[in-house]
Amino acid sequence: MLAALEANPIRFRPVETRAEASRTAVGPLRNFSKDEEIFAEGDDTDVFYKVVSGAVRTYKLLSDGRRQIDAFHLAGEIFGAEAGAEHRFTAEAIGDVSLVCYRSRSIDTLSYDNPALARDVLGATMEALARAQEHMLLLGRKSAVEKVATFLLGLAERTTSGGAVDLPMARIDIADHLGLTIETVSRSLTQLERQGVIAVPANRRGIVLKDRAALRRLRA
Amino acid sequence: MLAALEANPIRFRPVETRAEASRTAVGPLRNFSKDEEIFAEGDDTDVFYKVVSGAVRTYKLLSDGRRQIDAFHLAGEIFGAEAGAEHRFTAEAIGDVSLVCYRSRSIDTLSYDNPALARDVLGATMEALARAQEHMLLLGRKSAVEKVATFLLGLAERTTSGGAVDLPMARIDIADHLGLTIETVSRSLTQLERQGVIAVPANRRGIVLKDRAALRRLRA
DNA sequence: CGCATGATTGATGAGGATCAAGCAGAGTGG
DNA sequence: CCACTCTGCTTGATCCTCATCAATCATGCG
Repeated sequence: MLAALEANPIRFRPVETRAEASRTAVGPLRNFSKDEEIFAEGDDTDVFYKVVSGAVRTYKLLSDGRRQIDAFHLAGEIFGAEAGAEHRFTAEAIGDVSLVCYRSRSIDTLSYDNPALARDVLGATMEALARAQEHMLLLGRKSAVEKVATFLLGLAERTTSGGAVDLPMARIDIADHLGLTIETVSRSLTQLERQGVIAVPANRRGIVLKDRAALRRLRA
Repeated sequence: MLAALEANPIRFRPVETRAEASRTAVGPLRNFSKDEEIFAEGDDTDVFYKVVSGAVRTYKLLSDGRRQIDAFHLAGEIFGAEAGAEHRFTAEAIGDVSLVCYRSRSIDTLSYDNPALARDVLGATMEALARAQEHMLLLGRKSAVEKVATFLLGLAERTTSGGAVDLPMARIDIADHLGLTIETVSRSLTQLERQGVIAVPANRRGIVLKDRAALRRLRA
């Protein structure tokens, strides 16, 4: 699906500004460290990205600081390709992250210039839209436990892991993704653990899915 | 933006089944009456649509009947163009509706076949994604009154009306779009009316925006 | 070890859901 | 033209889920 993107990363440019000093650019890769901003709402959409390793969050803010994380982007996933001239959300590294970046052309010319890339961007955009629609159902109509169960299963499917799912993001990120508070996320996890559906290791940074069938039932 | 679509409507096919008898197809147009299903979740994505007149709702259901309307589609807007082989949501006519339909090809071939159409579909998809992201912020993080204020302003902008905004959809549709109940939608409208920000005519099927600045402030 | 940070747990409260009437407009039929 | 009814909307009373406020606990780090 995304093969064409491999052929078109933008050329490496030397690091110049202080703000970029922490990024180690190797070839076309750019590295970001924990909580570093990749782009902000309002920035030019001159570049979009594919995650090589690590995880990225994209979010929007209300004026009073309320935050909605619309998606987490894991290895292999594209983000930042948008219709307008300005990004409509902010992207930050969740931990240390490596990205490939692509020069983003106007969609008016892209289709003629490079149909293979256009196809990949269209595919990625449609995939993102499908996820967004699924997530609206979650945000608008699911209970707290249903939200958390859905989130865990979705993450497990995307990382194709066995029983153990890595949680690269903090509770506050999960909360702001699911439209909850950290306390409610924590209580929901505790409840699932007490029901024997999951297990949470001591460092709290992962989840073991003990009973996927039960989780699927709880997902609604 | 959508000019290329005009060039590619699918050919008219005679109405055949009883289920389709109520539709009067004139040239490439298809007409649907109130609450009629246009396509269902799981149907083949062989055709997508543009609204000529009327309004369409697209939604998803949970197994127990909870519904989330992900979008309303008004005149001029495209819906039903998706990545997979099956529609991921259901589309219904809100009132009487006229649609143009387009044969939907695989996105793999679309980019090469017809770059202009590919560009339009990509543009429409990115636009839908941007709206979905904005809507996730609403669903996850806004209060009831903020949701209703945002909805009214958004509708007013899209229909480029003066003070009066037509509400083609019922309260239950608004509720299922905003992640609320009809009662809460009604109470929020009443509250806005008491504050002098809007007025609701006797037939309840429209809204007069009396004070847009106040609405914008309430939108958060 | 002591501190900082993030997670969990507990107590309380508020916003919105639910349950239950009541109301008004638009049709319908007499 | 006027009851009568149906449907959708509004309003009121109560309940419940989740937010908020407040400790407490655990982990990791200097």
